[in-house]
Amino acid sequence: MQSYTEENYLKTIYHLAERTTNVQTNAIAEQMQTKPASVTDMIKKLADKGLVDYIKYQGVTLTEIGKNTAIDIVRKHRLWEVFLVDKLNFKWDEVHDVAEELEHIKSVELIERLDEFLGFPKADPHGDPIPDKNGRFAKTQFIKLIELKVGDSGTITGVSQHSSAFLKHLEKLGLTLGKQIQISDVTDFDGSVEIKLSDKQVNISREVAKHILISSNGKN
Amino acid sequence: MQSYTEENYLKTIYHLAERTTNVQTNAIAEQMQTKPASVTDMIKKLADKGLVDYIKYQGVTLTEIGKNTAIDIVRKHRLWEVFLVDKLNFKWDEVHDVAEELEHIKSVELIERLDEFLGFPKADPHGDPIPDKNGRFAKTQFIKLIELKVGDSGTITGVSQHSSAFLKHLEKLGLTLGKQIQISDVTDFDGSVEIKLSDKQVNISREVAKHILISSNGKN
DNA sequence: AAAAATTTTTAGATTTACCTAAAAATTTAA
DNA sequence: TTAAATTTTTAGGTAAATCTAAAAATTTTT
Ligand SMILES: [Mn+2]
Ligand SMILES: [Mn+2]
Ligand SMILES: [Mn+2]
Ligand SMILES: [Mn+2]
Repeated sequence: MQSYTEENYLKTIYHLAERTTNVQTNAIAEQMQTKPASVTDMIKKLADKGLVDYIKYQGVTLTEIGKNTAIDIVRKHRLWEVFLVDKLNFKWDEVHDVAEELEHIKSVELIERLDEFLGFPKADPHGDPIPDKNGRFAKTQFIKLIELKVGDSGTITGVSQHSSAFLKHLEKLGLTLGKQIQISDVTDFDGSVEIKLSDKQVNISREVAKHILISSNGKN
Repeated sequence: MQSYTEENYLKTIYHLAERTTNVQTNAIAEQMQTKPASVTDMIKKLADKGLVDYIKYQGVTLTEIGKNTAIDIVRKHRLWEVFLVDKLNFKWDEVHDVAEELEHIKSVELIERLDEFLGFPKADPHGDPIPDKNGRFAKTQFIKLIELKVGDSGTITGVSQHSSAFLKHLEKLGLTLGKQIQISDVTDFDGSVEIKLSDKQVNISREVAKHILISSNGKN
């Protein structure tokens, strides 16, 4: 059984490992809003418990058990987000913080029944995949909107930034999950992207375009 | 903002104060499964925070703020229990432990929306009243089944014991909330009570009869 | 291949919620 | 109204998760 804190470390390491092979102390500290010294302390503890492999100065990797534990927390986080949006009518930019708390409730039965109640959803309100009870989920193949060329089209299926500010901005522009889009222009001056939606045309900055994930319909 | 532990102390003090005027250190310790010395430590802390009034050796009482905080936790506990039973199909004997965790999730918005989602229930699965968002609830006037006389009738509206063993036992006997009952006999030998239900007759021990709460239809 | 910069670890404290053992206060019984 | 029993508090410590400051290792630059 892991503490609330240990669970958060495991989850953070898991997410960082999705981007970099070897997860560094400083990166964990930044993500956890704590100090590198504290991270070193915790890493040692997790290593003692067999949840991470650790060699001094070499960063950490999750063990099989550590990884499964992390995936289970991610599963809970995302299922609760679906609950909040689908059943309690929260907006997609309002759910993350509450889910951060709910993900630590320890009851296998609770999560299985919640999963069933929600109709075994495959993705959370941000398009992130929800692992099943065995920890399995399809590795989704997204393309960043910024990488599309003029004329390319596709469907918005995810976001790689979960801040409320960013999500509210997308909402206002009408760029929500499931929307069909086509790149109509890329501005030379600032790299901003002109996007054609079914009913209107919107312009987004490069920064925004980087964090919108598209499942492509292929090049035009 | 209170810690998880502080919240549990406040709730325990609140529940003990429902039965006794002045809440004693040892009683809190027993309820919290901890030691009296630890209770003294925590009481001092709660007193410093203005959540309890405390005079050495004289027991504790909740302040207005302390009481409101406690009631809010009770509200959350009971709403989550309703959710678990009504929406996730848990049995009434399976919900308490999970609710003990869920009651500490801190989000006013979450609880208001949950309350609405559940249809603003007035009582939890054990018949206990659910405070509204202002902390108000009707003080229910129950009679213990053991206090009824032969011929008296009424409706089962609560239980004063929440252990899984007890609740499962009632379930098996068909003595669930809302059931109409009438006392048909009280055995001289062991004080056990013979109860007439709409479709059958059951016998329960004095011990069981003590913990069933009846809203009486008046004497026969 | 040094020197400089960066990253990571160690050492030593702090805070929170506990604990045990012993002392002090209060309550109950003789 | 003493003595005995019970309750409560104090004193002194432990374990978990943090922190700051300083030392050590690694990486990057010259
Ligand atoms: Mn989230
Ligand atoms: Mn999400
Ligand atoms: Mn309960
Ligand atoms: Mn209940």
